[in-house]
Amino acid sequence: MSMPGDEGAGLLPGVLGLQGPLQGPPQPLPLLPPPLFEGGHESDDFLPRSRCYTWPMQQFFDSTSPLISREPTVAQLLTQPCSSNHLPILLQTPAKKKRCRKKPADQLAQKKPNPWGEESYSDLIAKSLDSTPEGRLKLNEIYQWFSDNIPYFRDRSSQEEAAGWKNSIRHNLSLHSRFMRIQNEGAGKSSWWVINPDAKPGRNPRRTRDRAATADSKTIGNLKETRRKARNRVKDIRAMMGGSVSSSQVSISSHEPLFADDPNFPPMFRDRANSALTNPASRVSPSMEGFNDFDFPPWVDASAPPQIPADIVDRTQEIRLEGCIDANSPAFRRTLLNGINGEHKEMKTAKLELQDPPMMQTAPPSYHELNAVRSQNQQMQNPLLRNAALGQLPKQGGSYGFSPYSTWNMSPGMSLPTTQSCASQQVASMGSLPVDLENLTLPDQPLMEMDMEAVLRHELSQTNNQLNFDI
Amino acid sequence: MSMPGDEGAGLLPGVLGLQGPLQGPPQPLPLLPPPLFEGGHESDDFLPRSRCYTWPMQQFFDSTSPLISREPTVAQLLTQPCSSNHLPILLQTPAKKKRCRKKPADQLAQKKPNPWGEESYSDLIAKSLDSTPEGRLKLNEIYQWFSDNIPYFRDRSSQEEAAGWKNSIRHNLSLHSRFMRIQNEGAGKSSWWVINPDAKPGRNPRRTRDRAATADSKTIGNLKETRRKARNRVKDIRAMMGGSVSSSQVSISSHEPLFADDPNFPPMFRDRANSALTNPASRVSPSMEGFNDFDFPPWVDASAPPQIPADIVDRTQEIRLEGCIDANSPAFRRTLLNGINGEHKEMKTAKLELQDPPMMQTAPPSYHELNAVRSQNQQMQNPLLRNAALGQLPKQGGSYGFSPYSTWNMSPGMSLPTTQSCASQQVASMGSLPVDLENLTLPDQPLMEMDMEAVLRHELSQTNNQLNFDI
DNA sequence: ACTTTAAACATGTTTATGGA
DNA sequence: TCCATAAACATGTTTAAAGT
Ligand SMILES: [Mg+2]
Ligand SMILES: [Mg+2]
Repeated sequence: MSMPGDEGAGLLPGVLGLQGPLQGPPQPLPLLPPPLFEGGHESDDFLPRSRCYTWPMQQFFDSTSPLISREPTVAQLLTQPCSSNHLPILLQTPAKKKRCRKKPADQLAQKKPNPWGEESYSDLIAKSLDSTPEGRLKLNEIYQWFSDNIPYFRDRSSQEEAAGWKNSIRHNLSLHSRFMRIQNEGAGKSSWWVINPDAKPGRNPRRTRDRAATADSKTIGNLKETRRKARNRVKDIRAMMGGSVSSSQVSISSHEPLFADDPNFPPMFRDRANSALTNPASRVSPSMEGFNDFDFPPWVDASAPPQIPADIVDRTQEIRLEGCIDANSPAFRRTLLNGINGEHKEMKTAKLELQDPPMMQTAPPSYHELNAVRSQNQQMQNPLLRNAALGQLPKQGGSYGFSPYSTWNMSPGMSLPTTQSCASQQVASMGSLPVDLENLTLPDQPLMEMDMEAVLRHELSQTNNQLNFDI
Repeated sequence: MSMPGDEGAGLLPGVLGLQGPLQGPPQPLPLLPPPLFEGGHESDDFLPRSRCYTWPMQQFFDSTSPLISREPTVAQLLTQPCSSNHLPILLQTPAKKKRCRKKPADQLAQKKPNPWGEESYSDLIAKSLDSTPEGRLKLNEIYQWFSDNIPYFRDRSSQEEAAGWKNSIRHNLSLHSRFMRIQNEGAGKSSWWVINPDAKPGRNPRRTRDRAATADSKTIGNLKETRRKARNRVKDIRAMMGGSVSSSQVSISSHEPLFADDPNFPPMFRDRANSALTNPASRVSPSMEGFNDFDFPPWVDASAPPQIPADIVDRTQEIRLEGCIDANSPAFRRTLLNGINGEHKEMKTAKLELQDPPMMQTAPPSYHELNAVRSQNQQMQNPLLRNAALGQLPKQGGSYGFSPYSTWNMSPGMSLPTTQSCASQQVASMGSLPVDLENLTLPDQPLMEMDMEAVLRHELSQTNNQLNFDI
């Protein structure tokens, strides 16, 4: 019988379909175990399987319970509630696994860096993704690929034994910009993992703590070359995706303000190490690594004003909005102070009476009101707006200028007829319609106020009343 | 000092920005605790905070360790590794909380259904979302709103005390179709939660286990009315989102094949209760509830052939592809048997030699090859294709017909000039470009093979060389 | 540097149970 | 039938320690 979460340990591949893991995160209990209420402990008719598929956790204990010195017995501990109204104290020391990790001599002798062979987790994951027609797998499918294809993991497929290498897989997926996550279309489905076509080919080193990944002009100059390579990978991915993914559609961006290491960043926020305030700028995320390889829009060059530090350009397409904030503006400082979780502090000015029907509430500030506050900053923060303001683009009828974005990801080396990224984005949406490919991601900031009809009308007028696509 | 994961318990709102929780999932350790290695247990200079923020878990114990009857002391237990190569045995009985949940007399006297007042979690979450200008919050921000606005939760903001109500919040978000999740744009950011404009207004009852939520023709006939209401909500959401979300863009769809309760579903898969095989069809997901309120495309009516059961139409836009499969086709059965996690069983025919460079691998079946297998089924499975095949649409140059989708979400009551959903989808993508709104979700099935350029060219030709948008 | 491994934690989905 | 609550679990992100 298949247990929930069972990864099909050691089963023949052909049989796996019948009892392999279910889709996505939820693994339902196939046969509901009898409730474990009355007797507690274990009963003969039901042997609960072991749980804790991720990692052991420490327990809460009521602080009124006997202290450690009393040496309570197991039975006493078992009757402890795991949670109570009292402040918990930590009784249990973390159970550290295998402190010594020296390699066995035989493995060293064979020159295998790992017990399963030459390849790193990262390589194997990439291999698993490449091995599929769509170039994408869900986490569980990656697990399965490991079990199916690599004897070392096949032999360690039990719940308990697999916890470690599954953890490593998740770790690698998250850590390396080489991989990126694409939300699956429906509720209850776990994400797709794909190769990030914009990541630097080869090893993507994890960010070293104090190295500022600043791109100098030479780095930017090198991009023409790296861009060519990346584009080939984009093409491959796109072919595997059936045209549904382009490098501009699935970009990883940082969740950082991206100023932490930048000299233009306000000093009061720059000193990460000494900042006890857990403001968003005081963190460094490894996930922003490996993004010096995407296509730069034409307005990016080494002589860009300090509002667009090359540092940011080097890392992420997040530059689109969040990366192009004037760090000296009050609005930016307010955002920083509020932090991500304080984004909506404004709403607190309209404190709610719980019994009020929703219509009676003080209306929250409208999008337009909020936007008005930000507008004059946005004008210069966003490169698109900034260029428009500088007169590099025709402005008409409230349009902020669209053309720069249509060439954002323009790829002369693409194999397909026309490759304007903006158009490709449309197509992805439209092509996806028949299969319910409709969820979009949203940025932290509200979308800019635009007369999109005018914008697109303008765009159409610039493109011979016809949009072209790089499908 | 702010602890990671600290939700800002009981702090004044104005101060919260400085020490509130950070964005998204990762709560970094602000000051790294000294390593807890050598001594084990607790040292005077470092009092580790309590963990286990979600729920207590059971522990692994080495089966070679002393049995329960020996009554090991705490010290003995603490030195047990949490995981080992041996099969674990369950030592600890699950710690059940509060088996008796009778309401206190005072609360009953006040007629308050909950200690905090009248409203359910669901209502409060909706209120929190409505209270923001964008109509969306991240999980952590919802937590914060509860702490900030409701005394009951403010008084229970400690890690330990908050675990329960935070769990309930997550539970409600996931369970009720009233809420839906939208992926945030960057790696490392948690999702946005928004009100689902397509959900039935008012209570969305959780699905009762054995009730088939079949929509009869009367239900479908009622849709004109409910649709009107939904549209107003869509408009509100859209305004709050700054035009970035429309009902067609953010739809929840089920992760089920959606045939489990349908009489047309093959019997061998329909008996959910008795099916010990954990195939995807043997599950029922509550997340598909509450979807009888979206806009039907014009080709949907009560006389639809059995390939499109009204049951499905009632529930989700997943009908787009996955819901319109011919359940009797071999392809569908194969899909079912493989399950979601067996989707790529084909790749196993090209078993990998670990040391082979990727180029040496047997090439996986191309998208086109895979698609060829599915194509003749897709023709009738997908309503779009089916209509095209039936001659209801002009076919030209490989186009499968696009117009049906442009009227899919057509909304005569919309306040803005033109409201073709397809166009709105485009605009959302294009409008999102300046703020890196680029990630798309992907369906389980590969996208259909289409000459999108021809399709859109056709579409443009049908719309006076101009696309209109409902921003 | 780079990887593996362990770990802590957040986020998200689902099931179970009991009270109203 | 609805809800609150507890729980188990999957998925995803990040930090840390140890080995190469
Ligand atoms: Mg990654
Ligand atoms: Mg939901």
